[in-house]
Amino acid sequence: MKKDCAHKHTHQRQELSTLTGRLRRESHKITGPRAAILEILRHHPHPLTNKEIHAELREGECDLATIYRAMQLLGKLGMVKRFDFGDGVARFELVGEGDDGHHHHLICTQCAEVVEIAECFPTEVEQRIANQNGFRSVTHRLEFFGVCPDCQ
Amino acid sequence: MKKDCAHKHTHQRQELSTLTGRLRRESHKITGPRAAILEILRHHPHPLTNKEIHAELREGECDLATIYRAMQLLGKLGMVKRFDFGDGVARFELVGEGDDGHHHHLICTQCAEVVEIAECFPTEVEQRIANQNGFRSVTHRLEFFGVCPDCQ
DNA sequence: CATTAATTGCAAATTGTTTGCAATTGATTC
DNA sequence: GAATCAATTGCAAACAATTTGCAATTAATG
Repeated sequence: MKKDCAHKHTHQRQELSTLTGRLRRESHKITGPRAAILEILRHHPHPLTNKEIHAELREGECDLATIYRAMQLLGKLGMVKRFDFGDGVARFELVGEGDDGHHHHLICTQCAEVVEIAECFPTEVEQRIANQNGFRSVTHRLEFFGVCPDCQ
Repeated sequence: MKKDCAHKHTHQRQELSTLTGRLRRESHKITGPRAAILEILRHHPHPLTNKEIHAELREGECDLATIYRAMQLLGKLGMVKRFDFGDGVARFELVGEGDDGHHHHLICTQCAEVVEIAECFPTEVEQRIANQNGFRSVTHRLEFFGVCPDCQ
């Protein structure tokens, strides 16, 4: 069911050196596990779970706990963005330089295929919601769910 | 920080008998625990976690596992809707009769205050997203996050 | 009130994620 | 390149949310 690259990615793949450079700049070590993880993320434009990342790595190349720690670090540095498809598992996607990674997905409820979506919630409406309720710094989390062509 | 009833609820509180009736109609028993749970939900217009529901109940009135099972049943019957605030904990809200419970929230990232939001993602745009990708039965999950007046 | 299937409590199992700690390893300095 | 030191890792144990097996209990029904 699950197709391999129906995903249209808007941002181009970052160089590994760009990524490690950013880590190094923040006074973090470029270790084997980290390079391997970044390498996986670079080649997967979809959001990946920690377990999926772990499965992509060679046997014994990196402990699962290390992946959790790496994702936490990369998240803090704004290099990956965490997505939540409502199934209680965190997923991560690499964020382009200067980008904040804000975007949404359309997920097949049958086969879990993921399509990246360009559309976003209208800014004016979000602004109005914020104002009406006196909230500041309002953002949103938005994902679409449906049945993909192959699963209908 | 957390205010008690800033939440504006659109739907009016359902009678307990209405709720139990629905359960009975589906050939399920009206047990002490279930009545107690429905009673809690009836009086709380916000999404509640299983643990919160458990805390509201009197000591020993109902096991936590029973609440998990009840929410699963009520969910299947469409009597409660599950919400996901991205913190890995499921929250549930009673759904009005005939309603599908689809709506969104604005959540304070500091104190977790929850405001129910009337706005929704534009149907035309959602339709277009579905068509463009050949998906059917598309819905969405949408929540807003920001800092509430009290926490600024 | 007896019967029966649904439901419960309790404990144990699962799953995703975090953490303590001793051993290892980058980066830096000489 | 070797010494040094803090950052990082693997591994196991700890956690938290949720699920499940099973024997005991209970609501509905006649």
